[in-house]
Amino acid sequence: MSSAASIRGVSIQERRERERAERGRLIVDAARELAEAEGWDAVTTRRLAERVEYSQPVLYSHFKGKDAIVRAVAVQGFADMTERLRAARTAHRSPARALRALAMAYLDFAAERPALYEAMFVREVDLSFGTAESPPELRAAFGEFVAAVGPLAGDDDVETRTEVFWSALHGQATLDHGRRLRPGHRRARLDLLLGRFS
Amino acid sequence: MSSAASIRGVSIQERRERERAERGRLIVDAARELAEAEGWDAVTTRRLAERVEYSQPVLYSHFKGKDAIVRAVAVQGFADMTERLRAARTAHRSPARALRALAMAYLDFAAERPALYEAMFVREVDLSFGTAESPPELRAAFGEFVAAVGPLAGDDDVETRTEVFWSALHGQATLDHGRRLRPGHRRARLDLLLGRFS
DNA sequence: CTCCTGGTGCTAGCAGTGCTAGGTACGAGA
DNA sequence: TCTCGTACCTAGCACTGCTAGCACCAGGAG
Repeated sequence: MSSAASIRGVSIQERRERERAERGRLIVDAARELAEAEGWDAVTTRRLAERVEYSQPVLYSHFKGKDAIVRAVAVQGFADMTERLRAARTAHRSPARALRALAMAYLDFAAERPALYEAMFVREVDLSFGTAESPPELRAAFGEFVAAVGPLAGDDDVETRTEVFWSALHGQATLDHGRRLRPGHRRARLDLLLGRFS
Repeated sequence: MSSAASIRGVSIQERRERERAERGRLIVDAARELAEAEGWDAVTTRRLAERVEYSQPVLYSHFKGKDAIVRAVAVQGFADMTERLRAARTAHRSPARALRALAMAYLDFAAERPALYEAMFVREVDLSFGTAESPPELRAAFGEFVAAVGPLAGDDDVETRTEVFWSALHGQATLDHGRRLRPGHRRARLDLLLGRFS
């Protein structure tokens, strides 16, 4: 193999790699958009393939299966959510206000993007959390919670308190979305919870 | 139609009605047992039919579709859970102890029967809650929560406080089951929550 | 006792699901 | 220009929830 050919070969390889990665992102984006538009039931491999303008089996050269695609959407969602949580939290100096802002951002995220939230927290994707091998996106999101809860933890163990606070928000988000709570009282519920944790 | 024939006709009708109802219960029980043994993914109409020893279309003469079966399982679960909550709550005179007992019973129920809990609270069954036309089983379960939270509500609106407390427990139950929380800290989380709501 | 009839439950099938095997056709390298 | 590897598509499998249409048998009429 000549040097020039070798170089060109590598660059071609790289270009292909780039295009592949690009197509992978396209698939994940299409899955997320389809889920947000019509719910996860509408996300079938066939519709997904049609959307990215490739045949169905191409999906399986990028992801091991449909679950892996949902998982990728979820991880992307964590990165997205972490940004919003951080922005909300760091916009206030008072710990109580910061906590409130973070909580509101969290509930808003869940309410505005229910399908994404479902992929992240409700669906049975094996994204274990507490362990060390959790994807960094998950730990970063949890870190935002720790940073907001910590300053107000008092004598409580910070991590436990964070888990409890986060669980309380998660419960409100999911039960509200499932119409299990009285509509129109979201603000009151959040206020009451913050009153107990500030 | 002679009087005797009429009477016998009615009784035959009644016997058939009884047998039908019995078979309906059999289907719901089979669905619940199968889900608890192998998860809801394993509950297919074919396996269900095989289990009750009838052909598949028979299910559709009892329930409008698979969702209706899951819904029936959920309603049965609410009745079951309500009993356990009531037993736990009424076993203690002190409001704080009663609330603790109810909360523990709730979390235990969710942990011991995750499939049933999933049908009741996680799956997208359109069992609206807050409205008037909610099945009485749902309102009874919520009533147990109100009865336990009420005496400790202080200045808070009882219903709002109940929703917040229940949501917090629900969040812990689901996130714990989904491995999103550190294992082995269930008791600590419950204690911390109760400390904030007693 | 015999015939008819209505309803119950069956077999077979449809459209759609996730996923895979096989072949084709095109572009890179000699 | 020819060959070869690989990237992709068509076709198909086993399964899902659900439905149409037929067979059979219990119950009532004569």
